Amino acid sequence: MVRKPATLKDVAALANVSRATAARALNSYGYVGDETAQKVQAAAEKLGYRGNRLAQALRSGQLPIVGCILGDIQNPFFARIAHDIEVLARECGHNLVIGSSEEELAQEISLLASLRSLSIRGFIVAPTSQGNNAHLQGLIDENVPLVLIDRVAEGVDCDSVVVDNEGGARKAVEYLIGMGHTRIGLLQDDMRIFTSRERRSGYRSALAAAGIAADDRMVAVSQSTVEHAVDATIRLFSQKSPPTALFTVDSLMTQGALLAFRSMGVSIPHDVSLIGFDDFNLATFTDPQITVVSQPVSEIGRAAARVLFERLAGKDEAPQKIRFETKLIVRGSVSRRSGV
Amino acid sequence: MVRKPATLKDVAALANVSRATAARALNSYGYVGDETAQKVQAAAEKLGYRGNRLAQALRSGQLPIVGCILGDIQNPFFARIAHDIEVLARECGHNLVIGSSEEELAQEISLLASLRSLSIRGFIVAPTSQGNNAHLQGLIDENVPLVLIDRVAEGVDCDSVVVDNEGGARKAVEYLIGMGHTRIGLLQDDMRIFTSRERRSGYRSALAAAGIAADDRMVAVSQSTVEHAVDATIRLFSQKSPPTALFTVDSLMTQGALLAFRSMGVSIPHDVSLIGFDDFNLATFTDPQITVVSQPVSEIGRAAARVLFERLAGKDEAPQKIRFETKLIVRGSVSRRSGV
DNA sequence: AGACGATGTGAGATCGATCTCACATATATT
DNA sequence: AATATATGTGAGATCGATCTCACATCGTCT
Repeated sequence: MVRKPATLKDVAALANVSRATAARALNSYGYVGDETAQKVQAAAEKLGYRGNRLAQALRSGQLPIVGCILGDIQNPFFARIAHDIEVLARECGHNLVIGSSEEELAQEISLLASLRSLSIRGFIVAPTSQGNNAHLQGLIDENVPLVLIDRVAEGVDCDSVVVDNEGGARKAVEYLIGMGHTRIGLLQDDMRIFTSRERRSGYRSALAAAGIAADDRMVAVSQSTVEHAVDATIRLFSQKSPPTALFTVDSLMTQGALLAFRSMGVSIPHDVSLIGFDDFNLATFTDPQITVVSQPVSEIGRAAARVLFERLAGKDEAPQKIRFETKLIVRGSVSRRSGV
Repeated sequence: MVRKPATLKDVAALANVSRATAARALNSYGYVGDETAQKVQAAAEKLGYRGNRLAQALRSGQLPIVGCILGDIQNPFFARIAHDIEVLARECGHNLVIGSSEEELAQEISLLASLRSLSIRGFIVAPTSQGNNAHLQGLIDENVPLVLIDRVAEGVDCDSVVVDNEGGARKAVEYLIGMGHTRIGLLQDDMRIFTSRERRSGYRSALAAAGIAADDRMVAVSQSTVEHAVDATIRLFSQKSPPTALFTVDSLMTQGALLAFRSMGVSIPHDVSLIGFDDFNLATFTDPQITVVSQPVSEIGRAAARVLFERLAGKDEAPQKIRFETKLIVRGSVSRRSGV
């Protein structure tokens, strides 16, 4: 047997009142007689009336859903953020739609278009691309709240939550330099990605400050997956004079580097020192434990959601640009290098 | 400047036709003159008309969204599943709403109610509870497609995708027994959870088949988080005659056990053998690598989504009960025990 | 007594897209 | 020439909830 969900009309009919009166009773606005209100409540109860959020949304123009477009939910960094956003959204009576851009601009654009046609109230996006942000600008033009996370997009003036990528990377590389390293490798992500660029810039400025010449042979570019990072690391360390230390720009790549070193029989920190951006669960499982620059992952999603809901509540001030600090966590994967 | 999205009415006005004709031209049904169709297309293009899926959904009664209620997106097992579902949903022109029950029945119920009032087309749920499934039965009564994953719910007759938990657990414990272990510990999750019960049952039947008496002191119950698992493991191994081998029922608990052993100075596999249910990325990062019973994680989400979309396409056959096999992956965390 | 405000209710419009139906024309068939 | 049939188009209903407005019916105050 297929029951249809009860509508307001059904409730009104059962309570012997008009739809208007039923609506007043259920949403408590306007004048309603006590007795009438009771009748309506009882009828609603009896029919299991739940209201149709779709119809409400059509009328009000907005669905109580926020959209979230991330690079990849499987990346623990984004998973954590998604979780935090979901919790906060629920507290605010909203649901969360999740989409994964898989770091493809085209995918990001099409997802956004698809979600916009749902009259979703606001978005949290980790933009794939630096330029080409007409789709994001479009949101702003139509006054749809948008919060960027992890990355900012050029020319798009809106709220954002990021970390100090450049400073974090610099801290990491300065630490390596302080430990006597001069041939410092960089394993970085696709240059389209904001964090990758910023972290590389921190790497370079630390080298420059120490008077170490930049050397392209010390830099490997890979996609942000464990598998690609393994290959890139092997390539980087198969040169005749390989780096003595490696800085990796995210946790998946750090893990890839670890696997690569193991397969090459390279011992950490004896043969090579390693330091990664973004802490990860199992950084303390390895022997030695991995030294990392950690970012406050648990803050990012919450901050973004908080800002978004402030906007939804009508806050109309200049965009907030939140930027969290990073922290160097020294463990055991970096060794002092004396002379060459 | 705040632009409003263009409506069909706007397009019709610009093209100098009625709304009905505009709709026909854009959705290509019924008779439309060639010239008229062109005009409408051009007008739609010019206004950037995108259609309002909310209005369409109100009329058709269904929003092109599928809902997904999982235990926790942060668990890599669920993250993987969510990702696979999202990809398949997108291919089918649907979006994905994600909710986390946090293993609380009340949360699961309220989330489901909230999503149902959105007229969402179908659901994929990992049910928290065994009994008390009126909320799930309610979906079936109203003919809303439902696919259960990872767990089944008593008395709810619908599609499901699970793995052979009992068989997998038995394989693991039989392997330990074959390696000469008799004092085999079990680190398990909350008994409310289906997989936890099934895996314990496999553990017990393997012991029974080998004539080993069940011993409650060999069993520790914990929540499925790394932190709780650490504590539970420490308790379990602080007894005067602790187990010589441990079977953990999920990957987070395996990781917790690893950390606990490290902090207790217990060496694997020399002092204690370890085998976990569910493979995880970093099982091969440790030394030794961890022996596990793996489940085909990449199949589960895809299978569930495929079944769901078949239902949405109108398939009306008996519920499919898909059950994947597990595989014992022998690595280095179990050692042979000769005598006691 | 007449007027005014407070209280309670229902009819109907609205949100945007779609679909049925009726009404046109044009072409084909007997 | 008369009737079918094909082809185009628009008016209006519909989905469900909400809101405005008009219309009641009270009581209260001058």
